[in-house]
Amino acid sequence: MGINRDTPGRKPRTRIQKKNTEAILDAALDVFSQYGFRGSTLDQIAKAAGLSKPNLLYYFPSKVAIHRALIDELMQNWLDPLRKMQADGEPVEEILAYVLRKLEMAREFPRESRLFANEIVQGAPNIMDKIEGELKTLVEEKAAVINGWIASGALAPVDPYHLIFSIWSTTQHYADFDVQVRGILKPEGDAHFKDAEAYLDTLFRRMLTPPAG
Amino acid sequence: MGINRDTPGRKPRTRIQKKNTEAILDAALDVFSQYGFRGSTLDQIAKAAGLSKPNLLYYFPSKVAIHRALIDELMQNWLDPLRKMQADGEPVEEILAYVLRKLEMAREFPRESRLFANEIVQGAPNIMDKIEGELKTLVEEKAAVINGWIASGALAPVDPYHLIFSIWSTTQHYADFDVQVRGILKPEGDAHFKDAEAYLDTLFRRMLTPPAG
DNA sequence: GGTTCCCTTGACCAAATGGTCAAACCTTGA
DNA sequence: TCAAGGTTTGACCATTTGGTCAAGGGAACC
Repeated sequence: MGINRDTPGRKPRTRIQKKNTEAILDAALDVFSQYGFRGSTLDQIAKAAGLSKPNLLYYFPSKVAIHRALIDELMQNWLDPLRKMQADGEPVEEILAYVLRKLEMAREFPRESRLFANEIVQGAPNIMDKIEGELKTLVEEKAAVINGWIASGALAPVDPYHLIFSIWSTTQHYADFDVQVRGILKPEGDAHFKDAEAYLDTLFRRMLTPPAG
Repeated sequence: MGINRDTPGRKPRTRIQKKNTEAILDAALDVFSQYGFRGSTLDQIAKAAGLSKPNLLYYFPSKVAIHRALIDELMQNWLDPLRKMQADGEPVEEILAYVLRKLEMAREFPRESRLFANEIVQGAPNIMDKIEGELKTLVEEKAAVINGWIASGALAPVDPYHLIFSIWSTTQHYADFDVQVRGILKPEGDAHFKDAEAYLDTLFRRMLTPPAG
């Protein structure tokens, strides 16, 4: 018998495995993003995925394994918008494009944003290493780019770190605090995102456009 | 015997009751703000309060009662900074003072901010009524004030709702996403709040100051 | 000093939870 | 068609959890 090496690993091998792991991860995203890790149960996830609990545990060895798989997957894509901010573009437009990409992600992937928010608010027990590693490195790199732009006079002087924080917070707010936003604005569908886009464009354009001259 | 009417109510009557209800609420704030409602246990709270679990339940009838007491208490104070924004002040300075007050609250009361954030991210199951009531009313009132300022030319044109959202998100970010901010900046204590203050002052001043003339 | 509340706790309970396991059920390729 | 491996599940388990209860320990007022 020994250690069960037949347990499916990260990469699905059969069609059924692919279908079910996807269903599980999608269901888990629903549940974890709404209740946080400790507030979620395997039964909830199993039910949402249309599987029995032992069946869940056939595909993932434990609750934390499901969570980790989600977080890992998320981290892959979460930083892409920032990575795309290139030093060789027009500074103000590069940053504004980043803002819009983030806002778009908040609209398209609110569950992912909330999964992340839940994790951070609760002290980031599972991703502290990624924050102090990957994320920190990327932010430092882009902060240097921004400082370069400022030095060249193409951007008004700003603290690049707090600029990035304010971009994250203002855009993710529309996903993480969605119920509050909707409770106040009572929008039809995502109608309010157009206004948010216009507002954030103005906010950061005024902040970043260097004095004429 | 009948229904136990001797159970302490909201208002502590004796010195011991006052001391213990306060200890419980403080401990519960610690725990709930870190793990969310469903992720927190009575044992954790009891231990943090230095009481036994049955003793906890002598002062509060249930877990939800503790949570509700905290949320109610929080809601009392949370909206104060916005209430203090007065129509008869100098517009830009009134709003900037509001921003600073919110930032100060994020620094002084991060647990309260995270308690709130946890609740909202998870769909605000217990405070939806307050959001659509008290909060919505207050925001609409202040939005009208801001629109008045804009009409008078003392403020650059902005969507007042999204302005308020951006103030909430940028300031609360320093409490709710504290571990991320610290993971990236590695500040000593609260040193980074000075920079945040300067950044946000600039951000909103540029946004709100009307074109010269 | 005694009585009357107030306060505290050990022992207990039912339900929920993460996880296991052996047996049965399917697919698939030869 | 049949074997071999992949898939599914009912039954089960130990632990945790929110909550109860009766009994004992204190403070305070008479």
